Amino acid sequence: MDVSSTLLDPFFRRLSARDEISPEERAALLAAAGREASFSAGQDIVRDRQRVHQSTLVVSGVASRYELLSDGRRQIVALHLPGDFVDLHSLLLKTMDHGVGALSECHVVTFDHDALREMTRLFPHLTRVLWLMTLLDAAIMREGLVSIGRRSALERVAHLFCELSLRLEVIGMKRGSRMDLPLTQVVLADVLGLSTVHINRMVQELRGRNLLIWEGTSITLPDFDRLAGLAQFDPRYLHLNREPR
Amino acid sequence: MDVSSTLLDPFFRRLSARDEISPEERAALLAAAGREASFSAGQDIVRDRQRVHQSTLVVSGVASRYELLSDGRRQIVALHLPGDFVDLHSLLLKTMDHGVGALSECHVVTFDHDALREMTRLFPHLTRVLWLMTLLDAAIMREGLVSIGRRSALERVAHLFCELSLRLEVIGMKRGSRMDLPLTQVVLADVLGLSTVHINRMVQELRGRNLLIWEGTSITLPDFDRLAGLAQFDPRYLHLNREPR
DNA sequence: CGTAGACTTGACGGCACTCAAACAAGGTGG
DNA sequence: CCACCTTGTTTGAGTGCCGTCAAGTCTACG
Repeated sequence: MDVSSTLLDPFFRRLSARDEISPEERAALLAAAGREASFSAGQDIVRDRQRVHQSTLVVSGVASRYELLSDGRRQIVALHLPGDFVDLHSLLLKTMDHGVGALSECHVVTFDHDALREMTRLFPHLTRVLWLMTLLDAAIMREGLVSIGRRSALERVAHLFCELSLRLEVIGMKRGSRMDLPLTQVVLADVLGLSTVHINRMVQELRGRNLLIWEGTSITLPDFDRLAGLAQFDPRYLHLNREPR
Repeated sequence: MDVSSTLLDPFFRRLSARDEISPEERAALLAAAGREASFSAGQDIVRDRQRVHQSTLVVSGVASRYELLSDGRRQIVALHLPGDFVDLHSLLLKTMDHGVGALSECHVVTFDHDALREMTRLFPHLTRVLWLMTLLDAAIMREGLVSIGRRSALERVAHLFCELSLRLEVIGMKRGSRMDLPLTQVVLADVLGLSTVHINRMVQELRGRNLLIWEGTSITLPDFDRLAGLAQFDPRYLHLNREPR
């Protein structure tokens, strides 16, 4: 109930990149913030089939939303960076139809659904902005669908790195052409619908073309424009323009 | 402004399957309804990059949302049946990041964004229900992502037919195990990220196993349970339960 | 120092793609 | 009424992208 304002900084940056947020609205969001919590890498933040009564905002770390098929196949349907709600949709869907896991140590803040629902009564514009956040998630998924459906493996990998680069930039977590992300090739494979082995080959291909430097958690894109060209990356779907919503 | 109530019937059925809609809310929706319009098969209903000032609800026919890559590859990211908004998200995204086309003759009703935005001021619960509709779109896309990413071609085709069957049932357009849909194998291919040739082979495989009868627009699923088993179809993601949202 | 997790490499195989052609059905115009 | 065209479906042959299997390397960590 008295979450430090700086915790929500990445979140406010995400919002402010799309619309103006009034001081009253900021205050309302801060007031609605509930408990802080931490999850270590590999832990589940929300489980599939779970009935949820609060939504979780990532403060630091990276989380993934995923689905499992009965024979072990896994598809990651979203990657979530600081400032992202991992399950804002559960406010209305009530029951999870997929799981959410921490890919790295994750610090989060939760928002009780009661408080959020009350906000939809008192702050119509803020409601629309929260709605917008779920629409951005959907837009990103849409582009992921296009990638997996119609882009080659190499294009998919390139496209994903372009997207992550812009998303990190919005929340002020890009340093020049460098970014810090706790990704593994297994995770990439499950995001992009490929095998680990093939992800490895594509990563090497990008390295060979001097389009990617990736050592541990440090990722550098030396020539974003060429990478974007290769991927047919068009950032319109991120809707990075501030206007009344 | 005086749209016949029956036009919105499939829409109200979709809503009522998830929550109770009060008479006042129904009236508000009817009052917000704008012009009727028709599109013939193949026509664009909304164009990519377009700035939109109203949202379009399908009354009859089937529409698709799609993205094109520069070299002609197409990915359909959603199929829309009667009662679906094809671009409710444009209320907040403002600009289209993909196109919407009519797959068959489509009759639609439009809702001005001004009217919808006003509704978000006056009817918080109705706002949440509309929000929910966009979340259902996202849930369906999520499952599409899992299909394309991790399911085999045969499983994908089976899964899609299972989904369409349930969605048609909700709006009262299923007759026993039979349904009427203006789909072609080219469309299926672009929905499922496959080639037409391979779609054809999978359709024949399903026919051979007596799981699918498909002649023109008439589609019958003689053994839904076996088809669902093959596809690992789990309808939870459609959130077909009526509860307060 | 041993083990676990992540990355890398090679050989092989198969699912799905491309190319190409034929067939069916419905619509159109001469 | 019948050529003719268009759209959709079907089939076959050949290919290739990507998956599977298997092993080996490297680093971090207990």
